Amino acid sequence: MQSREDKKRQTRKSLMDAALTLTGNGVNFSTISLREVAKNAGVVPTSFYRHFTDMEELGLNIVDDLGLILRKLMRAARQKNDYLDTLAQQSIEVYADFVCENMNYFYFMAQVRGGGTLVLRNAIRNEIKFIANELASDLRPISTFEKASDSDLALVSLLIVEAVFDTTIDLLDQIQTSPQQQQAYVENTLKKLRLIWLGASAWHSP
Amino acid sequence: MQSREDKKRQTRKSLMDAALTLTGNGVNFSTISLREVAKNAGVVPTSFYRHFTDMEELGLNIVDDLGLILRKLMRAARQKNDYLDTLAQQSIEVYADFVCENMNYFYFMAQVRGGGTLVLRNAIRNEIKFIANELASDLRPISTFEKASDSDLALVSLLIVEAVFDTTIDLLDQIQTSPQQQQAYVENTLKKLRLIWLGASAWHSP
DNA sequence: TGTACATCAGTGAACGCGCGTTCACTGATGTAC
DNA sequence: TGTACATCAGTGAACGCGCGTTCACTGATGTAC
Repeated sequence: MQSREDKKRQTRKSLMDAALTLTGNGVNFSTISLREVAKNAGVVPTSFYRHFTDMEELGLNIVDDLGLILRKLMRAARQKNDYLDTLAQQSIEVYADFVCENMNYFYFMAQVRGGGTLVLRNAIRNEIKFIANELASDLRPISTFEKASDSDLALVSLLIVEAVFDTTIDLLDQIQTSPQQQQAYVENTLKKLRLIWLGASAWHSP
Repeated sequence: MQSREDKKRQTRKSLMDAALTLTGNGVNFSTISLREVAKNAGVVPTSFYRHFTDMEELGLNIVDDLGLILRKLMRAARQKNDYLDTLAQQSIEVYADFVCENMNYFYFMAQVRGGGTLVLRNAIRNEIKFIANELASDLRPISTFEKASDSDLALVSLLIVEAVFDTTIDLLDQIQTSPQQQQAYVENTLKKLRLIWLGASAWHSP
């Protein structure tokens, strides 16, 4: 027997999943109605208010959830590797696989990054910065960056995270058309990252 | 006296301007109703159909218009400069000024890049590629890139255009909060571009 | 353990509103003679 | 140049529909004794 609390948590998850399924089906998050979410979650519209005040609050919870998962995933991927190039390749492959298995989340993120409310946009910006900071920490011990200042390393990390995150919509649209395009995305993005840290290692030399 | 054709063109422009004004006011393009656009343009809802079949077609026309203006602007900015660093600085300053003076257009672009219909997303992707190709042509004669292959130069150009375009939403939100942040964006982005071409120039050397 | 009461997640009817689209129309502009 | 007709951008009424939100409610779960 489930406790009342368990059941509530389950309904809450159903509501968030319903919203994500709809965004994954090509519906823009900002056009999704509270009633549609409730219907897809199998509850009556008024139940929605027992969990969220409005769709923005539901969206914020999605950003938080994915942010947490993503940070854990990427840190774990990096800690298995010592060399920069294999670290980067592994990281992008892990990321691309995760995107393909969780497309709904990333369609949501792509939509909200530029098109959510200001509150939602800021929430995503914070996640990007958070992830970039953690990347900077992990890059710090690597010899390529031993001469880099903290602010330069922060810039490199931000550029890397943005280069990956802000083009994820391209990966999503490509794999919808032809799933084998995933590898092309990985290779192309890896080249971009190589360019960036080559630049970083040349940063303070003639 | 205006011809019938002139009047029609004027109404068409009013409809597009109305949609842009609404996106600039923080309303997501995909939630904007045909009726709201017509109302703001000063015509009756049914008049909309004399110009566009639906909101997506109106959106495509906005992408086309801005794309054309932007390409001209950026090419012109680059052709005044011979040295890479001043070229980059001038280009970003010109771009940032243009963004600030045409915020509605860029809120629209930021929204639609990740959150429009597939047709609209593809239209924007094409504009990004188009602009990157033109940048590659202009960078080709510069000594830094004389040893670069065409595909490497294309990658560098794409990375540069994406690094600027996909973070424009950050510039927009920053200047809404405090307008003097424009210069900070220019400096930060310029550093990113320096990193990228430093990487490019080191690309085929040890 | 059993009983009496409190809590609160989910229900279902009701409301007023703006939506996209249809249709027959008006009347100024354009064209043919 | 003047007249008679065609074109077509914009009008305004009407439609059925899904929306967010309110309200009083139900009945299973939780708690106090």
